[in-house]
Formats: sequence, C-alpha cells, structure tokens
Amino acid sequence: MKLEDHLVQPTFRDEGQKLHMHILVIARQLDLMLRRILKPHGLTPPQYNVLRILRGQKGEPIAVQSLAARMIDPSSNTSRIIDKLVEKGWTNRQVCPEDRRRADVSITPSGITVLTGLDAPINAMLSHSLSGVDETTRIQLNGALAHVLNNTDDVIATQN
Amino acid sequence: MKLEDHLVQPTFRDEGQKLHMHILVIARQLDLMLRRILKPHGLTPPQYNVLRILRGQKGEPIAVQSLAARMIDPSSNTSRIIDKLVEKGWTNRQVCPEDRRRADVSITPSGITVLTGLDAPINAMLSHSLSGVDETTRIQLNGALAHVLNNTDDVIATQN
DNA sequence: CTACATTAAATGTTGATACATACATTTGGG
DNA sequence: CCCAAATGTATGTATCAACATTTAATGTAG
Repeated sequence: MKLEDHLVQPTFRDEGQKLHMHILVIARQLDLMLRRILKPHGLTPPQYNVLRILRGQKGEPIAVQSLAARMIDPSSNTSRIIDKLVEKGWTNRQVCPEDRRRADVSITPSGITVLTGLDAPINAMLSHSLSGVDETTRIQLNGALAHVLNNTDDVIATQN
Repeated sequence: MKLEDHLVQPTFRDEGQKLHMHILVIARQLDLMLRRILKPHGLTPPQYNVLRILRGQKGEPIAVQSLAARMIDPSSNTSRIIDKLVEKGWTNRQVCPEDRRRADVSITPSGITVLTGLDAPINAMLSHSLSGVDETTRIQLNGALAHVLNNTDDVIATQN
C-alpha cells in the first residue's frame, strides 16, 4: 500500500512533503506494530524502551535523568514510567546514597526474562519492515536522515 | 546532533537498527516542532491535520470516516477532534440528509483564516528540516521508504 | 413488514502524555 | 556556617489516545 493510499491523496506537492509524510506514517506504523507485540506482556513502547536501556547497562544502575536522555521519547514523566515497571517487579529503584536527590534504577532478573521473550518477535518485525532494502540503501538512508536530524535539532535547540 | 548523541549510545548494532531509530526520532522531532508552532493557536497536530484535509476538500463536505482515513493518525477519536474544531468555530458539522447516520464536516472561513496564518511558519519549518537534502536524494529516500511502508502494511493488515 | 445484521458516529472508561509546578537535596558564594 | 541558586525527581492537572460499548440509521433476508 502506497503512501498515497494511506492518506487517500492522489499526489503530493513535492518530494519534500512526501518525505515528511513517509517518515510520520512509517513511525506511526512501527509504533503500532510494537504496541501490538508488547500489549499482551503489559508493556508500552516507552516502558519497553526503558527496559532495553537498563538491560544495556548490564547491571549498572542509572539515574532517572540519564535514562530520560537515552529514551526515544524523552518525556518528563520518566518517573511514572519507572513506577509502572517497579510495580511489575521488572525494575528496582533506590535512592542514591551519594546524592539523595538521585534515584538509581536497574533491571531485575524478571525484567531480563520479559525482554528475552520479546527479542525474537520484535527483531522479526523490525527486520521484516526493512526486507528488500539492501545494505547500500540503508547506509544512504541513514546518511540522509542524519542530515535531517541535524536540521531539526537546530529548531528544537533554539527554542529551549 | 547525531542519532548516537540523541540516544547517548556509542554505536548501533547495524544499519537497520539505526534506520529504525532515525525514523522514530525524526518523527518525534517533527511532531514536537509542529506542536510548538500550533500551540499558541490552540491547535494540536491531529486537529491541524483535520483542518488541512478539510481545506483540501475546497468546500466539499466530507464524512467523518473518510476524514479518518486521510489522517496521519487515524485514531478512533475523530468525532472528538471535530468537537474541538466545532467549538472553536473552525468547522461545521451537520447530519447528512441522504444517510442520517453520517455527519458531514466542512471548514469555515474562520478555519481557513487560521490555516492561512499557519502556512508560512510550518512550511518554513518543514523546508528547513530538509535543507541540504537535494532533490535526487529526496527521491531516493521516498523510493526506499515506500518499500518500507509496503512491508509494514503486511504486518498491520494481517492483524486486522 | 418484521427481524436481524451491518454501518456510521458518538461516548464511557481507562491509561498515558505534555507541560508546569512542587519538593527535596546539594552546591557554592559570602 | 548560612542562604540563594541549581539540580534531580516526583506530582498536579488537563488533554489526548486506545479500546470497548452504545446509539441511531440503513440494508437485507424471509
């Protein structure tokens, strides 16, 4: 199904507009697919994102703000996302002894287990979404998108 | 700012993973920038999306479900999004005479005015985000992303 | 014509999100 | 040592979204 069919639109003004729409619609699709895989496990995409980061820490606890900086969606509600994960027993949170403002977060063995079960279906989904896009094209895409990301950063930054 | 800095991650497993992250992070950035432009006007991105579609109808009313099909984010809350726009006097909604289950929606002159004022800043923002990406590259990107979109559709469709 | 299914839209409910603010703790200048 | 500013996290609030259900209108089989 082409982008035009997705948006029931015969043509786009130019390649730039089409590119924006492609990015927005694909991001939306990826999010939807991820949500469907996660839902039976009681996880949302941001929660999954946090668990992935914690697993990457290999046992090293991490402060909430460092976690937020690594998230795809660095919302200001990282605390509440962690709340949910703690409730389910997938993460630990404890006040950092050196700086009692900080909260150290880490993943539990049970959290690792959940992630392990999700690895296969999620990798399959992601890999399927890129099937038919060869390595050279992937590298080209990343190169161009790095440029776009750099441009958007300008705007975001000047308004902070 | 590179993707690696955004996610405070030294490297990515492969180009595919990087591509996914690029798409998700850029979509997030575009949404954030759009939100910032719209907020002073009391609009959210989905509301803006609806107004754009209605303007594209050039006066022709459209049913709620057709509207939903054209939206970037075809949530099931199109009714409530229209509620907000009607409250603000930017759209009309009236029962369709031929099929009284349907509700015909159209944009008001005041809605057109709001959109007109937004055109310049939003086009500037979008065009800036793609600056430095030449036409050839844009076409290549769209070609590859059309492929990706096609792949994700498989997954979405088979689960409907 | 009635009964039942189907369609279109609206709404109830629950949970998540953005943004602003509050609270607690630490830091650093005087 | 004290207090103002900065920092790290949590929470209040309003909005928004997803999903399920409801209401109303139309289509269709017998």
